[in-house]
Amino acid sequence: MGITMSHLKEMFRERQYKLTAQRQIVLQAFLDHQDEHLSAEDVHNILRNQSSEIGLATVYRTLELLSDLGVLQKMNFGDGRSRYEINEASTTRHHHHHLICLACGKVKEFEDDLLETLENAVARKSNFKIVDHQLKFYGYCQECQEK
Amino acid sequence: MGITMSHLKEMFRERQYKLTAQRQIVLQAFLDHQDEHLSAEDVHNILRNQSSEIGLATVYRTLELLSDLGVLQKMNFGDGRSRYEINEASTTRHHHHHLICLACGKVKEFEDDLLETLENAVARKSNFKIVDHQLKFYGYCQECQEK
DNA sequence: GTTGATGCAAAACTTTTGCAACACG
DNA sequence: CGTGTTGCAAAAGTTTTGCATCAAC
Repeated sequence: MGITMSHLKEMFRERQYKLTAQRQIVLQAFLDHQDEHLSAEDVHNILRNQSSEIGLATVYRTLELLSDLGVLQKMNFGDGRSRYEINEASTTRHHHHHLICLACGKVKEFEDDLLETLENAVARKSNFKIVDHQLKFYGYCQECQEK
Repeated sequence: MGITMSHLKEMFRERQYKLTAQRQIVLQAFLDHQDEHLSAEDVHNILRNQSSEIGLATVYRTLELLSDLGVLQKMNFGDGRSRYEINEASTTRHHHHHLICLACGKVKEFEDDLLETLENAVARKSNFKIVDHQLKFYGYCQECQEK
């Protein structure tokens, strides 16, 4: 069970942010493109293509807002721009991680819940209060291995 | 046992790269600043401050070269620039990971060798040939917790 | 009505690139 | 000496910002 538009409305009311059309369609773009790691420009293009006009600066501002709220998670796959995806950690404890192909750059998802115990161990030893983690594997995807 | 300047010279000879003064002082900067996550500009400043003149473009080109060789590892902590550190994985199997404070942005290192088994499991299930991994924990450092 | 949000264009940054001069092997 | 490397300045790309206009509450 991920986040929904109603969740967003509630969060915004609580914090007295204005619920604008732009903010809703940005979240909707992520709901329509689950597990796709969209960049700011991706979101801008998606919205323009469905005739939902929005300024690129507003996209950036909204992505930052949604990240601060924990709705989105900002990530970096080394392609020179930030990418975002819905932060499942905000509603469930269901984590997934990323396999990044060093040859073609493709990013594949990987399900995992095995890091809980490690996280607890790290928290105890380091005196950090840990709230999230992010794990990336680098390697070569099957297709690139065959070449 | 990490990489040394002799290692670098040998690697360069093998691959017929030229061993320029600039390439040596860039590596030296990392040897002099272990576990510091330097950005291109950091390296540029460090070298300028010790009167080792070098162009910023050359720093970028050298960082890319050393990353391709596996000597450095490129990373991103969300501050809008790439950061690099000596890639211990190239000489030993001794990994370390990062604890990033969401309040003050400070990055702390964390020792770990526990991910080997997970890496193997992931490799088997995903058909990826995994060569490296990177793990980040997000949370609040002790100082920021006390505020 | 107020106040925060948007859109545009300009600005700020980081990173890349073209090209003449240079220096390693 | 030849070819790869450097330095500079310009270009490219992403992200941020100032400000007038607009719209949510």
